[in-house]
Amino acid sequence: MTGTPLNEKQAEAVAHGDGPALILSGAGSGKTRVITSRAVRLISDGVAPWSVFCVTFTNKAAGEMRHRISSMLDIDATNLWISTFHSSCLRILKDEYRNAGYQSMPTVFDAVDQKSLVKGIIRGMGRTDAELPHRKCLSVISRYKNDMKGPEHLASEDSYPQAKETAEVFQQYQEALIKNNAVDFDDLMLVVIRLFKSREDVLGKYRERFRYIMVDEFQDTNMVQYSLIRLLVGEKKNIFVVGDDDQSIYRWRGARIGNILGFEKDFPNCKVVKLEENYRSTKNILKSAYEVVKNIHGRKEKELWTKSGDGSLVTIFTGETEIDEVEFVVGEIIRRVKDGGANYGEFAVFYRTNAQSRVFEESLNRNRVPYRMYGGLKFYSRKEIKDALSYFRLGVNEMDEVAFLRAISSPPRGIGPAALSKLKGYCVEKNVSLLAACGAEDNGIAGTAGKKLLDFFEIIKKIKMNAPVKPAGELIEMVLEGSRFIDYLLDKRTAQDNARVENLKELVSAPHKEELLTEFIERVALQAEADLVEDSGENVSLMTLHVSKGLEFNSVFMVGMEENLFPHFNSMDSIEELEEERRLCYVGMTRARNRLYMTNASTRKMYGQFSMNEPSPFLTDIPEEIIERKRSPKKQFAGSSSQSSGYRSSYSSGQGFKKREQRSASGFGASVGVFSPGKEVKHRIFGKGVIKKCEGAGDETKLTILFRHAGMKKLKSRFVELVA
DNA sequence: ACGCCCGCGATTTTT
DNA sequence: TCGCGGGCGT
Repeated sequence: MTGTPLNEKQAEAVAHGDGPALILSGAGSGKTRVITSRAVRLISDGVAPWSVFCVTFTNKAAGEMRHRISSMLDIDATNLWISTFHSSCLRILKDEYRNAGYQSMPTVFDAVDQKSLVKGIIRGMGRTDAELPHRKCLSVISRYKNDMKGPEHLASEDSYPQAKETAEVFQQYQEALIKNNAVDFDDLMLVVIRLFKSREDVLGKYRERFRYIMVDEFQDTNMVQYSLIRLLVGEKKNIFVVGDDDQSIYRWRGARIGNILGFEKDFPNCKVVKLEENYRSTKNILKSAYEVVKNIHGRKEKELWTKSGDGSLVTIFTGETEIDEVEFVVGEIIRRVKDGGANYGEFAVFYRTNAQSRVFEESLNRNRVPYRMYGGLKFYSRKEIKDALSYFRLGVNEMDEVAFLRAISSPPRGIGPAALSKLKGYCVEKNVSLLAACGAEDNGIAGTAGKKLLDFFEIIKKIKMNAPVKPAGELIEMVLEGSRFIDYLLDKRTAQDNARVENLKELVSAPHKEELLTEFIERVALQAEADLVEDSGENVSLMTLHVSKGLEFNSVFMVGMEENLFPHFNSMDSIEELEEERRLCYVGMTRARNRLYMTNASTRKMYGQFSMNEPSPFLTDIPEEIIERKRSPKKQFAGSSSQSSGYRSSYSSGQGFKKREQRSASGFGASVGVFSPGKEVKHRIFGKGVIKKCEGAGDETKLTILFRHAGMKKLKSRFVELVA
């Protein structure tokens, strides 16, 4: 594709000069090419390479862009500012931490570190995790940060019963971060924004530097990211954003689709270019995908077209159970490899939830089909890696108490709560770090424990001294060998521990040549991407729909196309969430080049219970004439309704199934009695079930009910009756 | 400090 | 159903 000339629209986008531009780029329309070509064009026209700033969301996207630009231009691409929002901010912070109020460069805390911090705070408040779940706290905190709100906003939120307490956690959490000389991912950007807002001179410097700003995947930006960009853009308004509102699937983690929908209002004279020519899929695939999203409220109208042919029909397979579904998918893959000369690497299976992957893994294993699952536990989140890294983190930032507590107890060295609380007391009294307390002779800890603390102190001191001179790889090797870290695992000799030793060996080789420890630690903090193994090679790819964004495969299977599963039952409360599910469906469909299969099962076991699910309403939107229907060979459909064949109905985008649910339940008045988890209820259609969760109050109480036959549903309480 | 057992809960994930 | 986390016992 690099060789072919740009199409007219692409060329128009690439040619855009100064001023704001909004490039609405549909799936597979060549947006990366547009961004990279424009960067190259600007630089060829005499713009200094370092004044072009390209922001992306993932390291992978940034790497790809850098690679393409450097191969098109004969310059050293390391000079270019092409990076993720987070690493750009980290880079700025490295230069400006003093101006931002830090005495030394802070450490970046990941989700695991955040968790330890918050758990400690909750414990310190005398609450248990059941009363004040740390997960909930962290998600609320992150949401508030993404909206640029602090604890004081949260405290006054009266619709949320635990607002006060959570605000207290939030407050203490921020204080703890400062005390640890750390920032979390959200802070990384907030700190830079705060700096820019408070120091006009600093902001001016960066505004002067970044004359042209390009933002990739603009539909995924949150409020913080958009604010940051707007600050940097300043009066020049040389902002070029590329995105597709139809592929906005991260609302739940703070992305504001309004940023792209309202862009033209924010930048009135903005140039708008729509890239609608698709280079990936067949006509039938594009047509069916379009039908799924075309009625979404407020979307920017665009319809992908292609010069390629109609291609195959979209296959919709209905199995009786999830076993039928798996057998169909795996059978079809094997058949096409055997008879059709296809390669396993051409196939991908997308599911809505990770739990669905298991049956596919099992079947692929049984059938000796090579596969690769994307999005597992990240390398740098593994316990042994976090443990080992905590030594080095401590060597680089001795205020990092989270790292200290980890390092001091792995391998176990007999330092228990008693010694720790003594140490803490000493720290408070003398106003020194925990690490320094370990090395102090008067810390009040005698005997073996005192000796162990001193040994530990020496290890970290060694790291600290060598960090500025010795390459990270050598240093890591030296420390791992010098400590009993690996021996400890080797002694245990379980398979898991052996795997851990292997992981640690991998850690030794992880740093780049000559990379220093601080650089390595920072890189790793922002490198959530578990394995950089790109090529699906000879493997069938398994992943969630979210992970599939940005990828493409010759043949795509979207499995579990059922009401309650996709759209997921947790997303059925609001039009916004439902529409996001719809876009997610669109994202999945548009990954396919030639063949698209969508499958569902009438019955499936979920959470150990059987549940019956209607086909996903998204399937209803696909025109019958481009569908090829298949079903499991055995008996006929055992569904409850007459919709088993030709279940197209008149409703299109939006909330059709919810209507059905409400319709079917009408006739029940408001139920009396108290709803609470564990109680048995009856529904006119779904039958008997047990309440799993209650949210809200009164008539509007939302109940999550596990029905004996119909599976998990979310309903308003007025539609069900308590069973005596 | 480790291991076992019980109870609960259960999308989606990058940085 | 199953996996995780917390609490408790050794």
